[in-house]
Amino acid sequence: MNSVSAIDAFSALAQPSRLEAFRLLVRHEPDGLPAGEIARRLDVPQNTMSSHLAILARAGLIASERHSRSVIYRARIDGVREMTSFLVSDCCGGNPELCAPLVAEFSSCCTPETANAC
Amino acid sequence: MNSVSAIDAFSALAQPSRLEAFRLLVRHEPDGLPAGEIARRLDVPQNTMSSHLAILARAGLIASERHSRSVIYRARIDGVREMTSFLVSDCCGGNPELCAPLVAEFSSCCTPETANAC
DNA sequence: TCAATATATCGATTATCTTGGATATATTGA
DNA sequence: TCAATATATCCAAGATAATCGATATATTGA
Repeated sequence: MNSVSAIDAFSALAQPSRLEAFRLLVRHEPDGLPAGEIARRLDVPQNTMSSHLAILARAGLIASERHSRSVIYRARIDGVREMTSFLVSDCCGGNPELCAPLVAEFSSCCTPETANAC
Repeated sequence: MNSVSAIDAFSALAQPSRLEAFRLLVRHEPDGLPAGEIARRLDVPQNTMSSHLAILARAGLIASERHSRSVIYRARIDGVREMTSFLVSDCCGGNPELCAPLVAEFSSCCTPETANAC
């Protein structure tokens, strides 16, 4: 991750339809959803959503795989990790205690044992 | 955090000068830097940087405090946490194991014990 | 090969963002 | 109060992005 790809990722998420599409795909991990289904659920024209999905994919935030006539999109959680990590990287290196809130958030919310607490 | 404020945060970081300003402030936690110093270090005109800082502040990613003639800006790491948390929230609820990579990243990089490993 | 289905690309219009000169406001010391 | 310093706001030009109708491409079953 570098400045250019970070800009791509933040730009990709800085648009309502794309942000919601990404969050929809996050909720549908690990199965993903076909492009048309995403467009339908978010009530966005098919071609508009197709452009948006292409932007998310170029930014490394979603991945696509053709399944017969459909193209299935999936969220790339790793993309979020890379993006966030880039954002706070030197904070961690120099003053690790400052990132504690981030660790706390993901530790308490995302580990299987404590998931129902969030 | 909701869709609107998430869009504000992502938009704020989706611009080179603002992204670098934020990362500069992250590296200068917890002291912060005066507005003029940020502009100078990133080689951006003072008024342009002032607009950018205002956008980051409105997005909740930085905070300002006047110190005599200077305005000191500081990164709000919590802002990053809120933003990232919003992005993957329902993934955590439904399938917590999918967020494991995020937890792993921050746990291994940002805790005091393992900080030098990153 | 043809029709049906699913998705992607093209292109033009409209809207939004970025930039920085000029200028305003805020604070301090003399 | 005045000059110096630090930051913010205004505004207009240029650049960039969003939207969606029309159309192209890809895949399947008949």
